[in-house]
Amino acid sequence: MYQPDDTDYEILRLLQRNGELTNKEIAFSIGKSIATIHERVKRLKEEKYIKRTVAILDRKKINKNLIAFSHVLLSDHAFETLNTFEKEVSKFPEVMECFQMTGTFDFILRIATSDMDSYHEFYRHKLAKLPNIATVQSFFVLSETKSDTAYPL
Amino acid sequence: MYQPDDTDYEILRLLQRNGELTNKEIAFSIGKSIATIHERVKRLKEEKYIKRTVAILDRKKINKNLIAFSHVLLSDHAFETLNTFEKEVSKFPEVMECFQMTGTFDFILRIATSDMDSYHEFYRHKLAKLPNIATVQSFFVLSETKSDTAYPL
DNA sequence: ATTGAAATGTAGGAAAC
DNA sequence: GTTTCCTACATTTCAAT
Repeated sequence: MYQPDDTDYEILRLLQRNGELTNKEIAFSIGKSIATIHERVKRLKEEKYIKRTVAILDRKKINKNLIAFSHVLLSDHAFETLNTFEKEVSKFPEVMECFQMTGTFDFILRIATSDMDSYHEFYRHKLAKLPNIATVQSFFVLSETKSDTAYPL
Repeated sequence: MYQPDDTDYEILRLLQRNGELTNKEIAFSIGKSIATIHERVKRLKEEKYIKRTVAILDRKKINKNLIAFSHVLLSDHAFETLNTFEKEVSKFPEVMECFQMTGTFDFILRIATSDMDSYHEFYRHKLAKLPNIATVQSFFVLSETKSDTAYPL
């Protein structure tokens, strides 16, 4: 299996912060040739160290003013119950993230809507209608102190 | 204030999913000229609708196998207490996100580490040493059902 | 605001060292 | 890993609509 070295990690560090850097800029920044960077980046993408490159939008400007974290507990933990929940909840565009968790509930969802009315609409007519939901406890974001997609490397 | 139209939203929708699309590809996909797309994208960046473009890494490949969501309650809510917490917690590279929340605790943190030992290390020697922490309750990700950076548009 | 066309720069591949 | 060369695209600017 492919093991990235220090140079690769330097590149990942940079591209995690700014995916628009050119090979030339990266080469200059870490003191290697353009051809080397070209080769490294190509491999990092082929090997899926870089899953994809995406634009990060300002959610307030696109009217996603309300972010909720919801803790979901299911009524049972049969394989089919978990599977169905995961499959169905993933279809909702409002649900940006869904993680199965350790602890006193089963899933954390990150839900993006424009305001409390839209959240309520989503909750009543989509989330709460899924089968085998025992409880949903929701917490709302008051302010973002830090919001980063980059992992510490 | 600048108000994006349907064409702009089409572009945002596409770039949220794939930030590497060329103007040519976008132009073809939504039936406009390359120069138009160029103009729109430039403005969407200038006006900060697009905050930045980033590479999304495969966290398991870069050894960030443990993601925790931690609920933090502070011992008081004086302006300075909140401020100091936000400032200090943001400095930790393990903390990818920090949100102030409504409800029975004050903050949600998303923490990325390699394993439970490193998490413990972070918790004991960094997080728990911050002043005015009353309680920290942590939940760990078992599996990712959906993990998206794109807002519904 | 949108377009086609021209100039400049970058990507991507291949060669030799 | 670097350097050079090359072709193919992509970006960027601009005059015209």
